[in-house]
Amino acid sequence: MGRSPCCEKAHTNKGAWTKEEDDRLIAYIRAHGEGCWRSLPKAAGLLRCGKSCRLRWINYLRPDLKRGNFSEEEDELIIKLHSLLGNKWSLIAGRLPGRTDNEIKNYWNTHIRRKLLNRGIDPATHRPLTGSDNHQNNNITTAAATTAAVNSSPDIPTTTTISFATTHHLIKQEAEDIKTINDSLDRRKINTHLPENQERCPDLNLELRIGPPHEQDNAMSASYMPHQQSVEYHRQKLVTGGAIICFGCSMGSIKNNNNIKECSCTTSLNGTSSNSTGYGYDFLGLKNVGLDYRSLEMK
DNA sequence: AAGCTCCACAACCGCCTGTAC
DNA sequence: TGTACAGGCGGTTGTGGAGCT
Repeated sequence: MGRSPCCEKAHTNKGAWTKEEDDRLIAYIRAHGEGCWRSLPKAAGLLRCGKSCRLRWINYLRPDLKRGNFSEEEDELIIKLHSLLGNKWSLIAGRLPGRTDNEIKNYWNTHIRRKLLNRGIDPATHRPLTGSDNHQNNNITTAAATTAAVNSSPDIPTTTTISFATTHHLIKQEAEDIKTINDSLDRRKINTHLPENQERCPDLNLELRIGPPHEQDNAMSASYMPHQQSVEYHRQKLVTGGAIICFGCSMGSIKNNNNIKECSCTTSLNGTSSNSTGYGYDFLGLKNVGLDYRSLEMK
């Protein structure tokens, strides 16, 4: 038994919205606010799918939308954010007030992709297109390569090399690792991806430790983990150029847990750090090298 | 002027996730 | 614990307009 459709397709309009439909949708949302998209079309007298209404409102009718061309600053910001986040258009849009994920996605595919290609940069990896030779590094973008490529462009001012490019892949790796944990029946087998990451990204010394919930820690660590490692168990240190970032703390999930030992990492949630020498500091206001996901969830 | 191609972007589709029951 | 649902996301498609021949 499949899922029921989100709407009665037989009785819904499709395609471009008319002025009357727009007016109805705007009037309804002004009166009742957003939400409950499934029931909205009927309540508003629209022969549209709820999803369609939501898309129309978010991408086109919302009053706080910034219409018009993207500025050069927005271009560069999108490029940098894309190098960080990949195709996470909603997260990127969260950093560009008045822009929607759909708008940015379209703009990327039509303009920025070409712009990067003209610069000799692969828009997918943010690596220079020249030299498909370096196979070992194909999966991980090096910060130096990316920024050097960007900086080499005549229309881009020279800036200090920062490490945002690596973080993108780091985040992906983290996500994959977390998924791996969730999927794994035997979580004890999860420990580190260090050798692999070192190989894939020689300028990044990545150390990941991911483990089971702490309650299982005592019993399990005695059997298979050295004590020191169990103390560190609740966090993953991402070591980038000497700066130690606690992934757990950056996710805001562990500091207040009484069951675990106080985290001693050098990164704190308020964006300050005792170690200000790490790469990537103050990029886009993300003081932590470790990306605080919550700060990006602005929508 | 007509036909064709390319481009930009609005809109759709299918899948995923979180939540309520 | 499983199921259904609503909302959200990213990829893809459809379409109208601009430019070219």
